[in-house]
Amino acid sequence: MAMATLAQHQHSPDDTIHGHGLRMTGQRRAVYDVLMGERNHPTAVEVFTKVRGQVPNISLATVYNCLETLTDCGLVKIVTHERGPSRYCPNLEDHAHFFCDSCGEVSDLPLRARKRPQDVWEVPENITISHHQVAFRGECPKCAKKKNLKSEARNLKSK
Amino acid sequence: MAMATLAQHQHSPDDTIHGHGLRMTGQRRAVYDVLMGERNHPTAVEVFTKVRGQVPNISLATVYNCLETLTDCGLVKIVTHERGPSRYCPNLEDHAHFFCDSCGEVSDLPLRARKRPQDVWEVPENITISHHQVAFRGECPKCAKKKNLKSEARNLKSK
DNA sequence: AACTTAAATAGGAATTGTTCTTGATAAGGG
DNA sequence: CCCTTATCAAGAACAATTCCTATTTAAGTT
Ligand SMILES: [Mn+2]
Ligand SMILES: [Mn+2]
Ligand SMILES: [Zn+2]
Ligand SMILES: [Zn+2]
Repeated sequence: MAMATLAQHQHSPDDTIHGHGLRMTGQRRAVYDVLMGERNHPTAVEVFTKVRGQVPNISLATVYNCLETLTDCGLVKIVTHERGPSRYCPNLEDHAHFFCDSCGEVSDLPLRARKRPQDVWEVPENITISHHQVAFRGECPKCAKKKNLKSEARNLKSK
Repeated sequence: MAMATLAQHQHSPDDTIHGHGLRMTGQRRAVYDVLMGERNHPTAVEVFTKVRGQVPNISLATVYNCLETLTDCGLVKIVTHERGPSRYCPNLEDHAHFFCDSCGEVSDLPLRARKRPQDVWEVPENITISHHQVAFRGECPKCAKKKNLKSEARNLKSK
């Protein structure tokens, strides 16, 4: 597993991959394009299904390999949540994730300017933080609206 | 999966379990005691190994069942980190976790008074948050010290 | 105390998501 | 074009967890 470097300052994903002594193959490009296209935080299997449209006989293991390579090169981030399958995110900014419990949607929550997680949790100053991972769970606006409509309908009927 | 209720205000774990229409069996008590004893965030297998001292022929599936029951009753929390095995925590206060990359130690980081995660990440006000999960990774003080001693020794030798 | 009924357990099989292995294929530099 | 090495497809293996089922246990009820 190679160290992830500052990919966002390179000019192209190709350069970034080359910078790691690796090649930008058709499979890697296709996987990367799927992630850049759909910014839904797809799982490996979802990427696999989508990418088959471009590279019809790519294997699932190759999709996993490509995702690992892209992650190691710092072009995408892996997102884990509870015991669900890993998801992949091409947003390289520092951000947290929101997971809707009712529809499963995953979305990005940007870090506020000049704020650090350490402002909220007591981190002893003799420990060194290299990463943080933050997940919120709840109900997205779409699902909340849907639920409201349902309860309105129920009220009408009961009258 | 039953809804977790406010276990910390009950008087005993037995009451809490009874409150959910369940029984405090020998296996459940033993699992709970292991968690309360070692506050290291053990995995299911680690709990299994420890609890066998008390209940010699408990099965791993039962340990999983007990852990799930205790979690559902709100007596313990499940802690996931990347793709590692789930760990279990009897600290019911709102807290984050720190994972040492070099020794694997897991420790609790309390929420600061009057702070909320929403202060650090932009959460659209039309989304409802029910839970948050926060993990920090880095190097613990013990490991940092160990590393320093090593590099000192190296310097001495190279002179 | 015996009877009844439902909950809980042990043990093993099954499932899920991911990683590993291996032989074949494809790139890129000389 | 050839050589070397990276990459790939396919399927086996793996780790963690969940599911299944026959048996045991506990709580209530006579
Ligand atoms: Mn994201
Ligand atoms: Mn904890
Ligand atoms: Zn939703
Ligand atoms: Zn450490």
